[in-house]
Amino acid sequence: MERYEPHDIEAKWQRVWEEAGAFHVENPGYGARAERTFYMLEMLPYPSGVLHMGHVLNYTLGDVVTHFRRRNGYLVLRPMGYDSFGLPAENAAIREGGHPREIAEANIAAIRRQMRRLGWAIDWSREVAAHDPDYYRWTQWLFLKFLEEGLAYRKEAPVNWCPNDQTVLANEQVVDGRCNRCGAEVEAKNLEQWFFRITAYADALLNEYALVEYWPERSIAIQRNWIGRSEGVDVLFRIAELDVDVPVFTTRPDTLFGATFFVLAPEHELVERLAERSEHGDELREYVRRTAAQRGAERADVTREKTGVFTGHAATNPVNGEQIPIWVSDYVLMEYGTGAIMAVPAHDERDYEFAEQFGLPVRPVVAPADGAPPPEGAFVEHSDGERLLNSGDFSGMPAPEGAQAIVERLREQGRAAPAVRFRLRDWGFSRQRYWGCPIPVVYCDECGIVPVPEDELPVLLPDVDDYRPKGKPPLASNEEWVRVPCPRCGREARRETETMDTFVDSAWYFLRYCDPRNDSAPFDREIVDYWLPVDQYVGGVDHLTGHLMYARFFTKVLNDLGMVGFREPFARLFHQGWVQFDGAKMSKSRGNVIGPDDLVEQYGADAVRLYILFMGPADQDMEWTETGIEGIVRFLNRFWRVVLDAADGEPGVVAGPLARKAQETIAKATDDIGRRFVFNTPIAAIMELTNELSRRPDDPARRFAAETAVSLIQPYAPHLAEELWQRLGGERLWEQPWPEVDEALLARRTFELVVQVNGKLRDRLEVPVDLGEEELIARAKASPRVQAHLDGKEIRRAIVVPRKLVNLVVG
RNA sequence: GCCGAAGUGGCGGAACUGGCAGACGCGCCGGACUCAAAAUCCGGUGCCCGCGAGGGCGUGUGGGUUCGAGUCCCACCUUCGGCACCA
Repeated sequence: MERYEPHDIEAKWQRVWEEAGAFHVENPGYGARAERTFYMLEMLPYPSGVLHMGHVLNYTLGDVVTHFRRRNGYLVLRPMGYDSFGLPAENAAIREGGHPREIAEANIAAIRRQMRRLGWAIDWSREVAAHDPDYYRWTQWLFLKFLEEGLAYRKEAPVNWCPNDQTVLANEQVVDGRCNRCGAEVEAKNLEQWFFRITAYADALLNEYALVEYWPERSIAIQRNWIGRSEGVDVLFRIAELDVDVPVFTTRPDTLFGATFFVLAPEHELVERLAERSEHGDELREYVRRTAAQRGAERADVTREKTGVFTGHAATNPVNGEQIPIWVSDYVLMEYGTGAIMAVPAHDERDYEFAEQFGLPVRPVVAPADGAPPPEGAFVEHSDGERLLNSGDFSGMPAPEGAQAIVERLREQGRAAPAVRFRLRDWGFSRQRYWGCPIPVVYCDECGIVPVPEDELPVLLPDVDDYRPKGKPPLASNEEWVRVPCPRCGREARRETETMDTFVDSAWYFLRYCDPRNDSAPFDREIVDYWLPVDQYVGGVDHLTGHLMYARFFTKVLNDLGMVGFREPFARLFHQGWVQFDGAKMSKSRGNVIGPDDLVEQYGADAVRLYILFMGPADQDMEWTETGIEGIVRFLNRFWRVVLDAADGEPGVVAGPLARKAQETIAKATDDIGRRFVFNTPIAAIMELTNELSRRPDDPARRFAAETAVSLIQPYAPHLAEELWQRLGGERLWEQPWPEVDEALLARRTFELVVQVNGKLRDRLEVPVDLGEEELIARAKASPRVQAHLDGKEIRRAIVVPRKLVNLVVG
């Protein structure tokens, strides 16, 4: 018998698939025929280097689903692309010389080669890359739509500034006050920035989960928490000194009578005005300066002692006319609510801590239920039976009713209004970097911000001499490019020199895949409506608050613009676990990256594919070890021999124990992949079938069992499966129907009855399936092994679980 | 601090709706083949007692529900992940 030679086989079949266009799909109107479509999407790779085992897990998993769905009669769209703008290529260019484009494209070429070598069933005709002008032309086009709709705007805002990368970071790129790419401490800086008004869609992002088919609960919970919707009221406090009413947001109007001081964020516009009229003016200004400098890391540290300065002024509490002191402290955030709070130390831990620090009064206004004494510190629990106290007319009322009544009275006076606040902030997407999509606007002294006309897109990214930002964007150094006539008035104007966050590129790539060569629009609505929503999206859980939110936001906007016919882009979501090495997530910066190349070289692609999925459940983190891959190689060799040995069996014989085992395997694999979305256990099931087949070399159904095993292993080891299928006389296994369970063959005449005495296993009996309860009990009692445990004792009860077990309860 | 996930042999893991704990694989032990080794094949492998038949114990800990709990409930311990002054 010929030996199993993975390299020869894999090269052969990859050529065959390529020539047959096996995984190419056409859009409707161009030859599409299936009624059932399935859009299988995995998050596109960031080409900062070559693929590692984490990618291999991600894409192999998607590949199994692709083959499985194809063979179950779906027309499967399974495209691939590259998130090729962004810092790694730019930083590499700075570090090692060369152009970021050359670096990105070299990486793409390497990744493409790896992907082809692993035999993934990708429709290569739909490949896109974010840095390709044919792609970013439409990124720019979409930006202009958002600008037109007032969903893209500029504002000055404090930003996270990474002094090392010389760039602005999004909140999710700051981890513990440090840059998530280079680890440098993040500083505060005020800059004019571009923002997408994602907060206008906060409620839609929150409410429309109902439209998704299946997202893990935990993923929805993380996004909910990120959006952070809270309902409350805005209450006006008067500052007589300045003759202004200052709104504060509170979710606890029942505690208004407990407000003993008032706090402004250091960035609040009133602080300077108060300072002007205060004997503490210098102290206040000094405090504002200091806190501004220590935004980011230090300010985010919750455990540090609270700081603040008294302004010397007072605000009037509208519920009781009380004058309460106004303080300035950085524990109040300008970015949330109104940047001012009423402080109720008796019922808020942060306010309590501040009051302790500065010796401010604490006045309880909510009594715990059943007269229990108030706890140490702030009383923040919510439980039934709480009543108001020290609250004027409202004292004695149950807290919820009290809150309502207080709000009602303030509303009548025009001093309160219901309000909803979100933790979610607008998405700052401009970057002072070179290697990104240029923002297609021009600044004109006369006309202001002028969009570049659509027919002049794309605004091509020009070459520059130096990619280092040095405080201003690299593009600003190319004066020839920057100077441009204003599209509106023709006078000399200047181009925008900032580029877009790469999350913009990836907020719509899944739409472009559907219609990747369209040169008159980003995509055709009919075509995207045909394929989307994505039936199965697979990617890391780390993208929940970034990419996934942005992609959902884009989709909703495009829906409102009539460009797509759906509100949610991803119907089903799955997060693969991390493949770790040395106890940490693989990443280039950690230097713990294990790639597939050596393994593929040594053992072949099929072995690597099978191994990464056999290591454990795909949604759990796994520690990379190679100790088991030999076992998989052993299995594949054995599989090869056992199947070819069985080739001489009679085709079409589908009865007997081996045939039933094959049926059970079909049922298991189909359910696991199709319904449960688990990928390790089908491999175990196929191993069992293979073991059974080798143990029964003379079984009449051996040929059927072999064919079934080959067919079932095809999504995992498509090259091996195709070769064996051919040797068994078949062709084009990749388009053969997935095996179906024959229920009649699965049916059994007998089953193994488990007999327990007092819940403990005592015997197993092979009995006919059609016995009644009485008969089952009788058989159980008759067993000698059972008798030994009955010991003449009275049987008080007998539990019968049909087709499973009998449990005899003795006294 | 808050939210979430998870704890099963020497190891990765299986056991889906409460019903045979440890499938499958790694590793290890023994045997066959071989001058020998590799490869391959066969058998064994949770722990304890027993020559054996067999018995007892066993899914992080302690309780509970149930004829029956890895699975359900309560309390706790540990590990990992996310958020973190959001009023």
